[in-house]
Amino acid sequence: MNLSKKTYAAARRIPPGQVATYADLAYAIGHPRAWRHVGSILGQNRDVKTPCHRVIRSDGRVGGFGFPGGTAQKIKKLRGEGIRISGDRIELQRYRISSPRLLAVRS
DNA sequence: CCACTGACGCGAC
DNA sequence: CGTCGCGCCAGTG
Repeated sequence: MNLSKKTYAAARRIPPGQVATYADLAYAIGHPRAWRHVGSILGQNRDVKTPCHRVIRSDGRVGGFGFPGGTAQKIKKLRGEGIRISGDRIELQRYRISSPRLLAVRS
């Protein structure tokens, strides 16, 4: 299982109405310093079943979105799950998963 | 094999 | 508060 698949698997574990940061995902897949690459991986995702819109920046900003519509569409989907967003900012302490361990993928 | 390259993070200022 | 600059690292060509 390569990093890409692990990353997608971890993303699929994020519950609706909650978010995780790119760094959280990196931690979950066992590469805590590879957050930069996690972004690249999600950028390659073309599988609509993977809820990659729930992955945001650790500064509380929404970040990018590779599907048509870009960031605007990402915000739309998040709002559709009940997440409040002002501008492109999210209240991290309110919606972020309690622990990235919850997303951990074994081997 | 080598050199980019990102849906990023964080400290400085 | 905001912006800038440098570091990050696995995949891709």
